[in-house]
Amino acid sequence: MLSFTEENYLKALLHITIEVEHKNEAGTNELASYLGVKPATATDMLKKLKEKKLIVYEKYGKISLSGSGREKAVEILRKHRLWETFLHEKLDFSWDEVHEVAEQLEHIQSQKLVDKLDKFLGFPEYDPHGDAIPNAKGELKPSFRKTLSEVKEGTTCRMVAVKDNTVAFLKYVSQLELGINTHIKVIGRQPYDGSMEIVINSNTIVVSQKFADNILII
Amino acid sequence: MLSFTEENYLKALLHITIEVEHKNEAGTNELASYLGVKPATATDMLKKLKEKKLIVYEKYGKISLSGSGREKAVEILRKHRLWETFLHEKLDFSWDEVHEVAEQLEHIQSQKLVDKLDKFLGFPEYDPHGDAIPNAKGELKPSFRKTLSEVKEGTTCRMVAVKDNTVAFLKYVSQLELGINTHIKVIGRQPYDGSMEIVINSNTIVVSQKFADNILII
DNA sequence: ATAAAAAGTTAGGTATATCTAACTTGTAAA
DNA sequence: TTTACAAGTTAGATATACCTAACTTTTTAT
Repeated sequence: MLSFTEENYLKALLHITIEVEHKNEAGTNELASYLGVKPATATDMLKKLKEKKLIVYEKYGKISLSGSGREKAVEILRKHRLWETFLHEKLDFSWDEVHEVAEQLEHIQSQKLVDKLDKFLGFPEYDPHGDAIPNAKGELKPSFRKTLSEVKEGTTCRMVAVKDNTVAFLKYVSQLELGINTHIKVIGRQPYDGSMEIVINSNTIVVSQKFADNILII
Repeated sequence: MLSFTEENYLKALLHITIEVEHKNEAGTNELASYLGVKPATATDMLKKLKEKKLIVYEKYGKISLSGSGREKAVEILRKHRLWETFLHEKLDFSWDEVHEVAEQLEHIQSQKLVDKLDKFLGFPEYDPHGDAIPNAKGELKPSFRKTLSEVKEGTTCRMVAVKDNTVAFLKYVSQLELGINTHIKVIGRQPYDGSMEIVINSNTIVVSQKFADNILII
């Protein structure tokens, strides 16, 4: 049985090594800063996770998840996304509120609970952020997605997910009345800083490149 | 913010001092044995809870909840019973399975979650064990209930709750196909050991006094 | 009334997860 | 290619929650 904290380290490693970029390895400082702890703290935990064969790691080297470590991490991701779906669809939580509660719920230990929750929700494939939910076998649909930044001028696309889960970002998105399946038309792009003029719900607005980088579309 | 463990101590105190018997105080050994820890461990925690003004307690004396301690404990009890109701009614958990998962879920910190869950369940007044659920104001319906042991011979009553939440007891209850609202007719009582002959679903069976003491009826 | 038993506390130790400060290793730039 | 900085580790400390063993206080029974 993994502790709450061990689970968070595995989830962070999955996020850094696979979700963010497909580089498949992470550094100690990078991991520590992602989790909001000091590098010394992360080093201690890395020794423990290596001992339990959940990660592949040598002193002063890069970190990657082992087979079993990845399995555990995917299971936690599955629980996180199922709970987010529950909170949004059944309890009417808004899009930007689900994340922090799901951070707690994902650590509840009960295989039966996960399976029954999945069934109750109708075996959803995507969570309220549009991210794929790993199925009971731990299979995670690779989502070959483009960001809003990559869309050609004059084209209309449809938002399917966000890459950033910070409260600040999600609030901004809500404020713009932007949600899953919202249609976005790209009017123009400023070559100087990559900012974009777009149309959402008949309103023309300008967003920064940083913002557009975090909106996933189809 | 209270820790997981502090919450469990408060909940245990509420259970011992109010739920089990209305004696309103508990001893260190009694509390420790209820929680499955050593008395020395309980003493440490009692000092901490006293420091936080959650309990009324003097060295070598009896323990009781303070006003704010009781409030916190009732809030945890409310969460526990709402989650049990959710697990039983929405996820089809059987009666004897809900308790241990609810033990984990009751510690999730989110006022919004509790309120929305309550609403989603239709503001239930009783949990799957028939125990009253405290409302949002922390009001707990006093349930003036009798146990099966107190029922006169020849009388038919209706089961509304159980007093014992152990897995062994709940499994036995399930096995007998006894549930909330099951009608029970008392045929006879053995003066020697208090064992009772009863009729459930047209089957005549004999149960011990210990068993009958833990079946609450109306 | 006192001695034995029960109840409760203290002291000192362990494991987890965190920190700071000092040290070591790796890498990139002059 | 050497040196300086970034990255990473170690050592020692703290807080929580638990333990055992020894001690103290309270209660009970003779």
